[in-house]
Amino acid sequence: MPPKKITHIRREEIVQAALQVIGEKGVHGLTITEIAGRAGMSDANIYRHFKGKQEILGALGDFIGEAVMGKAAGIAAGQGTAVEKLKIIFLAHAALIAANPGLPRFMFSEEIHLGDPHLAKTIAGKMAGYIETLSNVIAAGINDGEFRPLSPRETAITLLGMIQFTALRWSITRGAFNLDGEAGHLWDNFLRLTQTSSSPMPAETNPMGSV
Amino acid sequence: MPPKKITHIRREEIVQAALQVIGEKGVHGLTITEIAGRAGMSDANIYRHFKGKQEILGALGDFIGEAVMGKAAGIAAGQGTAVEKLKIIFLAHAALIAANPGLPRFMFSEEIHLGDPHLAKTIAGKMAGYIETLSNVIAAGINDGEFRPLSPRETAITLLGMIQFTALRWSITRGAFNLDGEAGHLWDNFLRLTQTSSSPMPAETNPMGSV
DNA sequence: CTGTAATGTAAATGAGCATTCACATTACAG
DNA sequence: CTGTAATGTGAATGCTCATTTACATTACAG
Repeated sequence: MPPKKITHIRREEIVQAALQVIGEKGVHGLTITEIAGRAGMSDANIYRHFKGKQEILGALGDFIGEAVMGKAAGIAAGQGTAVEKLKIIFLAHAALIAANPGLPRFMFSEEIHLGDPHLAKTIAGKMAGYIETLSNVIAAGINDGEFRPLSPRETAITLLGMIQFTALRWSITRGAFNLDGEAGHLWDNFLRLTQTSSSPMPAETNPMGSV
Repeated sequence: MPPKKITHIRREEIVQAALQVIGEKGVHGLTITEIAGRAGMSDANIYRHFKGKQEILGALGDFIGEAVMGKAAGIAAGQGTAVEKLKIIFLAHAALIAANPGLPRFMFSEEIHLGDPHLAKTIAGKMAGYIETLSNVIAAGINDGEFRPLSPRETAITLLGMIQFTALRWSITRGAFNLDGEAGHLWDNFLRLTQTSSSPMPAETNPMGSV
């Protein structure tokens, strides 16, 4: 009865539907029925385009990897100072999470890490690449005198930890605070931590009570 | 047939068994059968001591809250400089995670955050208290001139992010690196970031390839 | 001793979910 | 047009898992 679509299109629709479902109900709540409903098709039709749920998760991993890590790598390879690049990467990542809550839910999901070992390894590799990208930018910034002398790798991990922990609190509190704003405060403080010239401490920033 | 035990003992055994199961199989792999097997009893007997799985998760949340946040609060209230306290809290937290992989798995689990709203709120509250505790220590350190002028709250979040992200990478890679050692490197770098007097940069530290 | 409340178990029960099956319908090559 | 490969669907199928039920056994108060 319904019109047909070629599998290339259907795969994209399914992956995007899955990302949305994860954003709302978590990877735990990601069922074939949910995906199918969101994508506007029957459960069985999912299997015309994917071998199974695992393959959907794999495709989603690739998509997210490109959206987050790929984008960061592009920015890192482009023009600008190290501080500028890092800021763009950091804030863009936060904005991407704010627009797609399913993104951190997927990346940090137990089902992913403890499920299919191949997928877990792929994700771990992407994460390692991300750390590497940031480390290189930071190392360049240290060379140029933009940053104080730091360990690039540890500093990169610190930066990613800020994002992840904030995404987590945002997720737990079900969006009780403004993620972009919070990311801005964290970035300002990070700059004060890392930059060569010490600057005066601005007014206290706590726009969200607690948590 | 088997000897009996009073419910007070049984509840502890069940909670500890649950923590172990989560450490090995994640919250996703936490089934009543797994808990019962680990605790050496039948599935049905679990229900003599807990109303259901949710109540076990609640008890586990209380236990973990006491083990991590409670301990940190005790250290914060004790003797020593701000730097000393923070270091002890940070490294003790890492050591606790290394000994109990189920701990971060539980805290960061989707099932917890998206499951029972009451439990989610409890966990969020404990996390907010933890941030508050660290913020106060950092603020005191700033006052005493131990730390540069920073935003205490954002710095506390940065510190917790370091722990969480490291725990995550450790979890994904299934313990591929030494968690305590990694925590040590991160702490050293954090000190360099925050302390008043700038110190020389030690040799590069990357004991684990990548990820 | 004795009875009874607490503790323990094996075997249902019932719900949710991934996957498969048997059978349409569409679109397009020829 | 026509046949056929790709898409599409509702209805099984079979598995896992939380929870309940019906029936022992233990420990202890009296």
